[in-house]
Amino acid sequence: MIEYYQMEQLIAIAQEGTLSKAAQRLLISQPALTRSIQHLEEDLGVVLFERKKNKMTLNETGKLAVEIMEKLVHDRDQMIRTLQLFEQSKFLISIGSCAPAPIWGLRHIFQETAHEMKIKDTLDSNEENLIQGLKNHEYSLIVLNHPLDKESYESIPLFEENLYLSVPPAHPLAMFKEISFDDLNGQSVLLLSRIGFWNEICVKKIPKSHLLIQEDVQVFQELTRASALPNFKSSITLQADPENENRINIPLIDPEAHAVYYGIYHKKDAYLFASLSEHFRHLDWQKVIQTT
Amino acid sequence: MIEYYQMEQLIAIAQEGTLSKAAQRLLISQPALTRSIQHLEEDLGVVLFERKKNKMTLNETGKLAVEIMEKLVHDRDQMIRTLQLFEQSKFLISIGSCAPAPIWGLRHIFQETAHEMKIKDTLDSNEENLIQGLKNHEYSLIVLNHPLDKESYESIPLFEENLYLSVPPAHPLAMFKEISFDDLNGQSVLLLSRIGFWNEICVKKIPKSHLLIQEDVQVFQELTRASALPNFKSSITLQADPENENRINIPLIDPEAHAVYYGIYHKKDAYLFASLSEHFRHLDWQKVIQTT
DNA sequence: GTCGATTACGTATTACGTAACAATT
DNA sequence: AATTGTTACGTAATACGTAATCGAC
Repeated sequence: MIEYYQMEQLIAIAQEGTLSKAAQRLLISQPALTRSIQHLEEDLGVVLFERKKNKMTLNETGKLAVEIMEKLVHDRDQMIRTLQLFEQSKFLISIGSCAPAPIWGLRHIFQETAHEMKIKDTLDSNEENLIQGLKNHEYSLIVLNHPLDKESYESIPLFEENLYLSVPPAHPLAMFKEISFDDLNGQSVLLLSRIGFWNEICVKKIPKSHLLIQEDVQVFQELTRASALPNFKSSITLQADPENENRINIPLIDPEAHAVYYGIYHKKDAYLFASLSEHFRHLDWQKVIQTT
Repeated sequence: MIEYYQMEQLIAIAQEGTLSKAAQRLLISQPALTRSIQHLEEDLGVVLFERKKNKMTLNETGKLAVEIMEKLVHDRDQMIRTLQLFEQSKFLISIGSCAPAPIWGLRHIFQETAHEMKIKDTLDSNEENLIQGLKNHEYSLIVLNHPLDKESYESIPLFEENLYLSVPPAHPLAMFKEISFDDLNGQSVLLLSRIGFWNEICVKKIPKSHLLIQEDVQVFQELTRASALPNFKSSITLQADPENENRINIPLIDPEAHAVYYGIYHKKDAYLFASLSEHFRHLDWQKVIQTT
């Protein structure tokens, strides 16, 4: 029967162009490869090469075979990773999130309720990556800003986050009770990096603005005090801040400035995560953010 | 590295429940299986079983592994079939069609233009089957009643077919110039079997009618002459019939009674099929149907 | 006692290596 | 002369078989 090593050999030949070079890469001899491929053709019941005296080239069937086999080999490697990650998930809670706030909250909760588990987190604004990562057990839990309606997963709401614009009292927008992205489109805005999907919201909603992206939180906070530039805050980070007389926080009314986070996990992991919703209800964000 | 035979062994254990029974089925000894599975666990770097002194049971990782491996093994078998069918397609034109008329036409055309090729045809009203069959090269050409918009396939229109109701002159509906399915819903109608998707159209559009399905064409034709029952004809079959004074053919106006057939094939097979459109334009259906 | 699993050790299959050869560049 | 692929035959890795042991029902 056909085995993976034969497929890998065929793929190597396709990539290297000749038997000899493929044999070198595979660390076997040319004659060994010759016979191995002959067996493969016998087992498949199909001719894969056009053989001239001194030259072998893949025929149409061979090209198709290589194409399919590359996928099969990839699938096997994917399986191995998946199984290893799945076993890891017994000791490690791996969180993938579209935004930073859920990570802060989840770390805080797990450190209290599952302190025997290690915790790892990844911020990724690409939703497809997160979903794929959940599927192959790279993540045991992902957080998106919407539920995921799939048979094998469960989605539970965690908490919500609303965006505010923070400006000095003298700023022209400071008099408004609420504003929209349009009102500040074009103005320079201070922005923290590593804020997940919020970044893409900003790029999309205030495309004319110059986003002064800051890597360092300390620098960012310094700049918000020292400059008259507007910056974004959220309902979460506001809870941690002491009342700041020098800044006025104005809620953004656009629906994009409002996020409800959902924890999404494999149904069989419900015993680990189903109570998260409840935990978030009693969460003291000030305490959470002080420890980040 | 992990090979298919190891996966097949694990799957056998999962199905049989014990090592011993699995070993019997695999025609190897228990000790051989024991070590093989141990190697598999080593290679994967993962524990698949919970081992009690006298009992082995799959743990969660093991169950997941079996699930994935079943798919991988299936994919390999699928590949083998696909390659064999692909090689066959060099000698055999395999047609899958949603209706019989395109098969008649295609056979006729290929017998003239590609008489060195064998021809095989399958009537299947399940569109997904046809598309799947095209994908895995079970069919070199499929015929649907709509084009298929996919990157790797090409769709070309072949011809159209319209449905008529055939009734004796004394029939209450005989006076109409055109009718709709609704007009005859509830009446008994003679119907040939093996008419592909037309059958499903009838079931859907005249659900209250009693469909008197006939397997045999001779019997069907006899009944259309001997009885006063209405029956369906199509623009294609009408071209083959001699003028029949005893039946009046009324076109159906519903869009469902109108079909445009599309030939769909892998782009790389264009050299075989791209001229079909042109061939159908000059096709003498009377001749075609006489030879069926 | 039977059945299921593991370990130890010998056997056999088969993938691989070496050598020799033919053909193309 | 150098490179590519095939055939013939010997070698070695490894999957498998046999025998023996342990525990559970």
